[in-house]
Amino acid sequence: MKRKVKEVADLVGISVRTLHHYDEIGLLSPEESTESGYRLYSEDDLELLQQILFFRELDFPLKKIKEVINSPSFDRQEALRLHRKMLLEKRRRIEQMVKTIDKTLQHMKGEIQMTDEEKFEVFKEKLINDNEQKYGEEIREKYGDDTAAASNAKLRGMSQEDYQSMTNLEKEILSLLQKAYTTGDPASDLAQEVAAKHKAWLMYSWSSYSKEAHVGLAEMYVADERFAAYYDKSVKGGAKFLRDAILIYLGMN
Amino acid sequence: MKRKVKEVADLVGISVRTLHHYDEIGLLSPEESTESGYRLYSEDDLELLQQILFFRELDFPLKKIKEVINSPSFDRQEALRLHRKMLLEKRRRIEQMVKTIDKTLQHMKGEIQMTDEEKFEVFKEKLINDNEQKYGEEIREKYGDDTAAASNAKLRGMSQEDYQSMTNLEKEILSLLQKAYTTGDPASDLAQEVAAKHKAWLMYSWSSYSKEAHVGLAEMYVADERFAAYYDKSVKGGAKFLRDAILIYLGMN
DNA sequence: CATTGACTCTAACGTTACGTTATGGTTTAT
DNA sequence: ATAAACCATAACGTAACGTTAGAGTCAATG
Repeated sequence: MKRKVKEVADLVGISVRTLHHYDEIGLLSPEESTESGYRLYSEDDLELLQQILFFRELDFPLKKIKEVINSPSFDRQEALRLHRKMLLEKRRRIEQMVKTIDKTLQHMKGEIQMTDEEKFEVFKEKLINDNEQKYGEEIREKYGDDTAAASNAKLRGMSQEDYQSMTNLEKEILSLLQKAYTTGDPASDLAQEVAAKHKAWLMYSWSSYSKEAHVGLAEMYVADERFAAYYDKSVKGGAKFLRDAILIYLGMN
Repeated sequence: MKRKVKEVADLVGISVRTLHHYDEIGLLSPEESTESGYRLYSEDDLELLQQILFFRELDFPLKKIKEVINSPSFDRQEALRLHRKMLLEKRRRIEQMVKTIDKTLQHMKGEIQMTDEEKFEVFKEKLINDNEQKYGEEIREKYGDDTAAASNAKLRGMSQEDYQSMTNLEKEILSLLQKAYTTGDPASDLAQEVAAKHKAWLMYSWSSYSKEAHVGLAEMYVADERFAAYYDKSVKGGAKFLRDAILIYLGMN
């Protein structure tokens, strides 16, 4: 019972073109053909095809398959073992690539965090300006003209170590804020600790400290969506909670 | 400090052709070139090349690299994650292939074992012949002319079930032989059990049984290296031990 | 019986990322 | 000035088919 290309192709799930190709390169040439040139595959041809497809499944190049198929003397076991080795090598390389990608992604996240921090730095600059705009007069009245400028300068001129301490403190505040928030009470010890540390954190960048400025900043945290987002990132509603805690801490509620 | 192709190629460890190729497909066209048409790569070109090679290391197709490189808006992270996924899929497929190869190798070993058994079948055939040659006259004297031929016929005509029982018994004998051998005594109960089962095993293929033939076979186990190898495979010295056990069992020592 | 739809054939270009000549001009050291 | 080293473009080769394209074949249907 001889079969034509399509039948064979459908039978084993490959394309007609593939059969043509195998014929072209002499890998599998059907024993017989009709007078009109149609390829006719015998059962034996099918068996051979199965063999071929088996090795193909294993990613053997057709040339190798041809060798393996054509000479039974060819050591199939050795060929398989060799191929296996090759595959393991490939796998190793892929794993290496995945590792590299993971590292890169980590790195990129890191850079994005850096970028976020840089953005926040910009916020802080802006904060100083805003601060000045809103409370500038007041500050100037109380502490003289240079204070506002000094604040700015202090932040810019901060040493690397101080900067480190400051950012660490910043992290601590965010983490504490989370815990404090679970108490639900801005007057709780934890919340008050956060407010205190927030003051300490401010001292790093502010040349002078005033309750009014602190409150103003706290209000800004809620009003300015960028700051709100920053604190809400840690806890939803964190900005408001922090403001309330600060208000209580400063006795201005 | 502009560099010419070879210099760049050597610098980053790729071929000149590769640089030509990247120029051809518009992946990396040096900013400048001499009036005589020599490509001149700037530092910026080198940086770009590094990027390209990074993605190439990860098996990104050049087309993708071009996309990633040319539009910074293109989400590198997403591209990497996607690629990572692809690599994992590749790895999965490779692992599947390795598994298949392992199974196949197992199978092939199995077939070789089968082949070994078939070989042993041939041995048995030969055994019958040998048996006849050595003890033929004797057997013929005692049991008539047809006995030898009948033995042969019986083996060949054995039912599938009988054959199964026989080979199972064969395995049991080999396993028992191991245990018995540890006693070191061919007269031990265990060794005698082996001898008894060996007799039973013989009955499967022999049309008639005689002590003499059994002894003759036992001697052949030691004398014929092929049989010796077969029994020694299970225990070193197994052939001799089995013979001694049989001799004792038959009371012919 | 002719038409139609389903198949079949050969031929040839396209794909990927360069390697490998081949042919000829340019630069540089001797 | 000449050779060695380097540069350029052009074009074929590789692996395993996919994809038209043009044309012939076969079986069933109107």
